[in-house]
Amino acid sequence: MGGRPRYLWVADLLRRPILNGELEPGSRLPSRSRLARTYGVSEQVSRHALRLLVSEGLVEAKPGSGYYVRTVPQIHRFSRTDRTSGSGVDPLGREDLGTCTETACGLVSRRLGMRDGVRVFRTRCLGTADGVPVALHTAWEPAALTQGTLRTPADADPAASVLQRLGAAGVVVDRVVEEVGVRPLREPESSLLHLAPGLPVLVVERTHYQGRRPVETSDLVGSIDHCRLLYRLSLARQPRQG
Amino acid sequence: MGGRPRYLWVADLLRRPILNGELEPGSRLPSRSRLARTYGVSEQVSRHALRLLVSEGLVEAKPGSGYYVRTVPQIHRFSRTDRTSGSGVDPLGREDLGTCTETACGLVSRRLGMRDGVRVFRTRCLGTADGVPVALHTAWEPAALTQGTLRTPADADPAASVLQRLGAAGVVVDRVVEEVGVRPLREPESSLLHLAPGLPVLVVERTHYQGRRPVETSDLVGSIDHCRLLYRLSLARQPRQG
DNA sequence: AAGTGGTCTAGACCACTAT
DNA sequence: TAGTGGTCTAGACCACTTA
Repeated sequence: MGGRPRYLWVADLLRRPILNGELEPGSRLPSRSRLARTYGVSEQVSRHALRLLVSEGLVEAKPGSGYYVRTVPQIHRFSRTDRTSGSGVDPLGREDLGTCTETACGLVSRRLGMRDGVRVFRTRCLGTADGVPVALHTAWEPAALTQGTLRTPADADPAASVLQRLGAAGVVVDRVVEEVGVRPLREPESSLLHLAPGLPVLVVERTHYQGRRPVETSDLVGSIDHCRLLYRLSLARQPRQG
Repeated sequence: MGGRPRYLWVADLLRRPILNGELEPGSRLPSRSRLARTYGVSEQVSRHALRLLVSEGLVEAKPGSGYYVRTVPQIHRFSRTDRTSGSGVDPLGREDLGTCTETACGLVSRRLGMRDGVRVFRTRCLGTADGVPVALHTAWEPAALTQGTLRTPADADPAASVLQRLGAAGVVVDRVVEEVGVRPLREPESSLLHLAPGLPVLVVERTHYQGRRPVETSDLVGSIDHCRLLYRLSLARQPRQG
């Protein structure tokens, strides 16, 4: 077995017609045992090949039923511009998960430029498409900013954007910094999103600033199959940097 | 075996000390057979658990040697602002892979707002960190824009930004649109990046505009372990949208 | 009732690493 | 040379879907 692993060979044979469109999305692939018979390999090999295609996002396993060519999911674009900053899960249906107060720890307090132990509001909401959760937005802001007003995340109109709400509280947000990356899904996110822990997810760490002062920060965790980020930027004239 | 799969149990037992930092990065985990003996499971179960940790990015397998707690990789932030637009692999070392001409097809011609068959320059370069490739940048622009001048991607100073080069050719870029997503790595990218095909990668589809006309478009494909995108946006006053 | 995917056992050989 | 990870075989049971 010094050559190319056989499970890769089987996977190739299946991948080609999928990518070429010869196998329609939704159609069923040969079963584990059928593949083993037709290609003269063990069931473990065909299983390995099918799992690989699943991990590549081309195939979906339905226990008790079979392996199916994956239906191309609806893709949702989260729009970002230099004029607006949305409420977190903008192009999707929203399911509010409520606001609580907690004491800022480690990363959150650092992102808010505060020391540990300061009280913050934590607001969570789920972005849904056809009732299925595809993104989770968790936002933190110092409680001191709006406490006692009707502009706290808990009191204000949940449909309003952060910018509107904070603006009404006298906090003018003029800068946004977003850091985009990918990491494995963790608990408790995985429970809320109904996705397997360990699955890679798109993460946007966003911080809103008033001048140099951070006033709100949030994490957007989104399924890589459903979520895209769309940044539309107007460039200042005479750019100098390379 | 109706309960929780055993390989998940074994994986949990290993994951905890890794995330807690009790197992230093670089330290070796018990081998497949050793795990099987100590936890009273078959070797396939311990193997499954270890593969899971590898897929989660926590553990690295060195064939013939063992499984090791992964060293936290150096993270590179690709800086994006509303004032500049970099040359593709900015914070990294660059290895130019040359420019060729081809006829625009399907997606590329659509992104450039042209019909199929138009001639374009395709320029590729590799972003490297410590000599290891971590990002691949592929850019397309209509050949007609700069052909015959010294401002083609092949002739101009490769260290210059797209904005500088096109600006010198009389094409003033004033807008950028970037779409960020994650997808499995494909050939020939996987060969160039020395990463396994199927591995999820961060993808930025960037298009530069002069007014409404697209003048250059590119794909940045980056390892999710090494690459982050950093968007710093100044907000216009009086935002209206939610 | 038959078929399916998920999981599991108990073996095995190869190429490679460490000693 | 012993140990290791990658791959492979030939079985097996369970919960589930399909018919």
